Amino acid sequence: MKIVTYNVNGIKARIDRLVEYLTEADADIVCLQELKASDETFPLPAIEAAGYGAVWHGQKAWNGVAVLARGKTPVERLRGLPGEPEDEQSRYLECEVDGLVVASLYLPNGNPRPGPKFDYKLRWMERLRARADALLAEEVPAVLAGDYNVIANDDDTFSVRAMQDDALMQPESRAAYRRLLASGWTDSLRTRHPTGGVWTFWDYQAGAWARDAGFRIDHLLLSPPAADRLVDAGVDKEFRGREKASDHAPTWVSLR
DNA sequence: ATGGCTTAGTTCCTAAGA
Repeated sequence: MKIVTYNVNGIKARIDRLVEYLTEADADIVCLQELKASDETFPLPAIEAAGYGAVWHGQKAWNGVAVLARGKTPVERLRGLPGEPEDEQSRYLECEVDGLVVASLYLPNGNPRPGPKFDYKLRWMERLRARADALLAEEVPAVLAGDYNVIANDDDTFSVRAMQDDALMQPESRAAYRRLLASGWTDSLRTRHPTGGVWTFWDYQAGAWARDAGFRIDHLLLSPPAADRLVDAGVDKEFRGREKASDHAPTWVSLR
């Protein structure tokens, strides 16, 4: 089965591209981020017409995550990360599909740094770690899929120098990501491409796509029972080059 | 990135993204 994470950067602006992807990509489960749409304006009819059911957690203008499944509606498990009740940003949605736990997450960007946005990012990562620990304790096959906004290694970016002051690759951001891996989660794309140089994001600005100046921030982390079933992982890079593309490319893992 | 796109919304500017 093919599981995808795709930051669409506005689902209303991207709906034609998303339907095209659903039609062509042969995906079983698709986790979406940055819907930039309220619950009421989520384009369910177009997604259903493409053969997918959906659960979504929207928000006006910003954020927003969804889980899509081919031929069925995912069963919701958790909406929002526990630990900060006053947090109203829609960034986490956990579902079950055919015995597999799948979470779509949109980790805070954290810029500018230092500042409250970076502090929020680190707190959010700590909350994610607590939830990830709870999933490990369940000993279920689980996939934490999303836009992590973390460049985990120097070879995960076209230029360390260009990004070194960015919140995406600060030592604190990397350490929090590394703690997830150390607790037992497998970075599926990294496992299949251990020497880096694989990008999932290319900025709209400064000709980044044309000169292949990207970085890897969209990750699919696997619990041990899911990692046992890992077959392959990759990026559907071609979709980044299409008209009206998101600045992220769909990133996937296939499991037995 | 000396910020040169793109999206959304209290829309003809501002905020946010990464």
